Amino acid sequence: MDVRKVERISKALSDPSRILILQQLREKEDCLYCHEISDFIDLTQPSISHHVKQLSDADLIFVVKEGRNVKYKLNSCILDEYVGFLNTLKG
Amino acid sequence: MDVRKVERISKALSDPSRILILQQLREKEDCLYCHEISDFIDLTQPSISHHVKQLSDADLIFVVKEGRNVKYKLNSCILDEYVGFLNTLKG
DNA sequence: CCAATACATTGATAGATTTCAATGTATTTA
DNA sequence: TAAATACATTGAAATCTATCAATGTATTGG
Repeated sequence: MDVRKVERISKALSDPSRILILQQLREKEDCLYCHEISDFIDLTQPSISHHVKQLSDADLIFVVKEGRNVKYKLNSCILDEYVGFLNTLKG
Repeated sequence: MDVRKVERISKALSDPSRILILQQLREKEDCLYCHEISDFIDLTQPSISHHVKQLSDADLIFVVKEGRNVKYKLNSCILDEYVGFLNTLKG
């Protein structure tokens, strides 16, 4: 995993709303619908959309269209790669 | 590890200069002197000082004064805790 | 003790990020 | 096909971050 990628993932993980989204994603069995996010995050819909985009740009989540809904799924592979990089830092 | 902590560590890891410092810290057997950092990062001394502070504020490195020099050491425990948190996201 | 060295802090500026209101786009339902 | 729903995008304002020049603070050497 190159430095640019690490940078983008780290940035995506550096916001409390986005961390919360990932945590709730686990609670909900790795699958969340967009409108469910507003139940636990007190932000407007565009703000939530923005945060979700940061997460998907970092490949931390998959975005799956389902009719007029959108489903988000955790990409645990990329988390594993990220953790792998962090472990290399320990030498 | 609480969300604030995860946030701060992630933010510290979201800059290429700071990632490079951590990588070089491993190369140099987990111990770097401040003036050595300017050998591989093309920034002024205050900028480097700023980045080092972000890393130490996130507890990613220990700062050890040695006379008029300062030595930086990796805090691998906090990296382990951070990785531990990331693994909980996978459910 | 004075000059030099090593690093930190301050102040300023440019650029990035977060947020919301407004608007756009695709999809479904009536 | 018109209205409603679900989400994305745009534009703008406020805040945060990265950077450098200048300055401050210890510490060491002469």
